Amino acid sequence: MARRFRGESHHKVDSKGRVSIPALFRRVLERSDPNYTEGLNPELVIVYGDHRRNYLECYTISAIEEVDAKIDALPRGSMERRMLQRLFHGQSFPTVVDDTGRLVLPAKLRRKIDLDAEAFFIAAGDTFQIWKPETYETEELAKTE
Amino acid sequence: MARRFRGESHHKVDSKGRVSIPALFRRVLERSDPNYTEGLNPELVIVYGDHRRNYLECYTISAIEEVDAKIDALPRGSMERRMLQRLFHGQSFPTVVDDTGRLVLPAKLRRKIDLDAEAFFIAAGDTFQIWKPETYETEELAKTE
DNA sequence: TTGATTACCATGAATTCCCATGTAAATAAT
DNA sequence: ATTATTTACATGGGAATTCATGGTAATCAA
Repeated sequence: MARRFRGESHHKVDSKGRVSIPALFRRVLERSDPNYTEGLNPELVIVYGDHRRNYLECYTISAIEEVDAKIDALPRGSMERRMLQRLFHGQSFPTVVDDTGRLVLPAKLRRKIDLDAEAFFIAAGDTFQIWKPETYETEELAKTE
Repeated sequence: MARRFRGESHHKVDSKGRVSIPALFRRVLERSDPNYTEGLNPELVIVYGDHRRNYLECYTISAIEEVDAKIDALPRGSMERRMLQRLFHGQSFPTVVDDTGRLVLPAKLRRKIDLDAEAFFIAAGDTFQIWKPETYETEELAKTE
């Protein structure tokens, strides 16, 4: 069934950086983690990118494996490969969903997108994004007008 | 979170050349060292290369064994084999992670990449690199932006 | 013996683990 | 249908553990 995220919602971020992942997104993360089985917690990779990106992009295991495969296919030492490696291998953070369905965003990642008490989750095909609500409103809505 | 490094971070280098290895990298080193068991410290190989290379490239045991196997497959006496042997066998330094999760970089290696108080670690597929922060910024970021 | 390398111990901050609670959603019972 | 009962979700708190980092004593090599 669906390996595709759908929907959007807001969630509290506590002082430790814990945020609930939308329940429907959790189902997709589970289905798209080849190592997942009932009772276990799915893994995922958060790509945060360089200073120009102001949101976090979350990849399922199978989605990130596709990306890795593409990178591996590029010639060693090519500029394209280096750039993709830096983004997907360097500027990313592998993690797992916790027992209560939350994600723990380290201070570094929160600071990067200036996240404080609340986070906005929005589906984007086979990944989903985490935004500071205010940023999303100004940046994205302005863009679509 | 298999045998692939992911992430980047800065760490202090003290007067003895000790640097903490990012905790997540340590997990990968452990999983990729066939001799590793709970309580032991994983081994790794640092390839520093010739004067043109200004960063250190760190290989897990299984990664370096793959490289060795490829070298062994090349015809004895071929130029390619000689060059790879010089790089991977000659210009490299085998070591182990210490009890507190640190690496000790000998003065020679620190001097080679002009490392002083701080080191920048970045994942690059099945290896990770150690840079002097300033070098990385000028050399890498300028290039790809 | 002297400078360097290695082994051991120490500590604050960050992170993980485990348990708790209110509320909404789903299912069962009358 | 209406109420009672269970289950899933979102969120919070404190204890226990891991990390990053620093210092000192013991060991080594020249």
